Amino acid sequence: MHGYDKHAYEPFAVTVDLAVLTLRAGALHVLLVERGQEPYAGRWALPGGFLLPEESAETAARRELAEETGLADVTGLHLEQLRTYSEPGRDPRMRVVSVAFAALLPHPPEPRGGGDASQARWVPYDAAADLAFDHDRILADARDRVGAKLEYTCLATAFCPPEFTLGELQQVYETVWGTALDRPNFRRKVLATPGFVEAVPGAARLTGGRGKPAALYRAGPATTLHPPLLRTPREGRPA
Amino acid sequence: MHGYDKHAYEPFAVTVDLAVLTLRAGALHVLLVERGQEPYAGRWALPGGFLLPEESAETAARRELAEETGLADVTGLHLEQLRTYSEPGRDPRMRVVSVAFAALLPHPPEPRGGGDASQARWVPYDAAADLAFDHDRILADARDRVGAKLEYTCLATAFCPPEFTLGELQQVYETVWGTALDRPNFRRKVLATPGFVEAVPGAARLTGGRGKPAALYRAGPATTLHPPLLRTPREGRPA
DNA sequence: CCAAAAGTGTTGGGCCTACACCCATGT
DNA sequence: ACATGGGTGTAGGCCCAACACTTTTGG
Repeated sequence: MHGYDKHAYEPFAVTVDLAVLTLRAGALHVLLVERGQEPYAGRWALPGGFLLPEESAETAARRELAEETGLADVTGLHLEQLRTYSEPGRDPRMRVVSVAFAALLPHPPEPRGGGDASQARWVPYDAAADLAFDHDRILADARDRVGAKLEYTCLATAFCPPEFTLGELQQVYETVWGTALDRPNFRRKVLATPGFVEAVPGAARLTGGRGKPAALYRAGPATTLHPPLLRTPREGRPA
Repeated sequence: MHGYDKHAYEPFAVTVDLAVLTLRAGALHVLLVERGQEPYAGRWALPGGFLLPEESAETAARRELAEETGLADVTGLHLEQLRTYSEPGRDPRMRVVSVAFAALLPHPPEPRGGGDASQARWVPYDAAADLAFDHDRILADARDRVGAKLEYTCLATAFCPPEFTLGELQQVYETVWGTALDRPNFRRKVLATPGFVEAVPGAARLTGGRGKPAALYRAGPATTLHPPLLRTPREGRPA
């Protein structure tokens, strides 16, 4: 960052890659695109693409998501920088430095292919393997990070629609962590954390078609959880 | 990441910036260099520099640290990627994307200037302001991240020499957090966390010149703390 | 009436804060 | 002897996991 001799540095291509996660039918899903060009043509990959000259990585991430998947202006999209992958050789034909993002969204619209992607699709997390480039690793890092941040931040609400029930919020934890939680205790912990959720007065909704209608909540102003909601699993694994 | 049309992307300069933190005389210090060239000539900045063609960001970070400060092959250097700063305009004369790292080290050797830096120096964290570029922000982000990771990882040992006393480990927490901790309880928490520290049999060392010699410990194999060591401050603020 | 889902109550145990106290060393 | 820092013990309280129980809906 100090010498500006034009020969002192080499230009790199800079890209963004997105691990877009959501919950569908009680299972964690990731948004994948099928590559239309070499290298890795026909293989599945994380959506992403090159930075434009006047874009930050965050801006490029939102643009690429819209272009390649049709998910434009998604309400409630949570974007978070994961880390940057810069190993030489991670792209077989040129030097590419990639800024990876994890993105969470609540209600998943059906994506469509576009841009360089021949098609885009929601894939169950466990079925997403053998991705192009080092995307297997990026995806695994994203899941680890999201799982860890559920413990000590309010991130879980990013998986939920604007108004949600505590049962839905609990399902986020159970699905991402792969553990069952005690409902009464979960409710008390959440409600005891100031600013985590806010009650929507008078509102209620039926969830499973049966049972008592659940009260609705909105995400509160807090961003961190004190104390954290620790991953103390029971044995079972629900849907 | 999908089209390889040579006109579809713009090359960027890619750099690394390092927030190197250590403890000196019970206070958090950061390693700064004085810039020898425009822009920001004469201003203090975080050490850093351009990636070479065959380097990962991690490799470049270690190389730049050695070149600009003389800190080569520092034993126990902990390097951790912070995030990437890519806003257009963060460098006044060209488009630069910078991968920032936080680095922690135990015993701070006296650095020397070198490379593009006219001098390098340890500066108390609170005195490090008005840095070049967006380095104020990077430094603040580094401190936040380190403080948070002390809670739920074994990171604190990265501030300590290979063999350390529990009192020294506690000082790490107290200095970074700016809070006083209860010594008996701190000791029990640390020893109760499997894999956090390992006793060095029979070894002991005097710390303050006076008092009972303290038993020595090594960093253990664990990387995360279960349960976490939460920041529950008492009122005081010690040295 | 039954099943299913939301929500409340309660209890016993464990952890942890706060503090008192003992140990070893230098001056 | 005393100051200084390391290390142990312990009591009270808070937190919380576990589970029983009530409430409200659809079939």
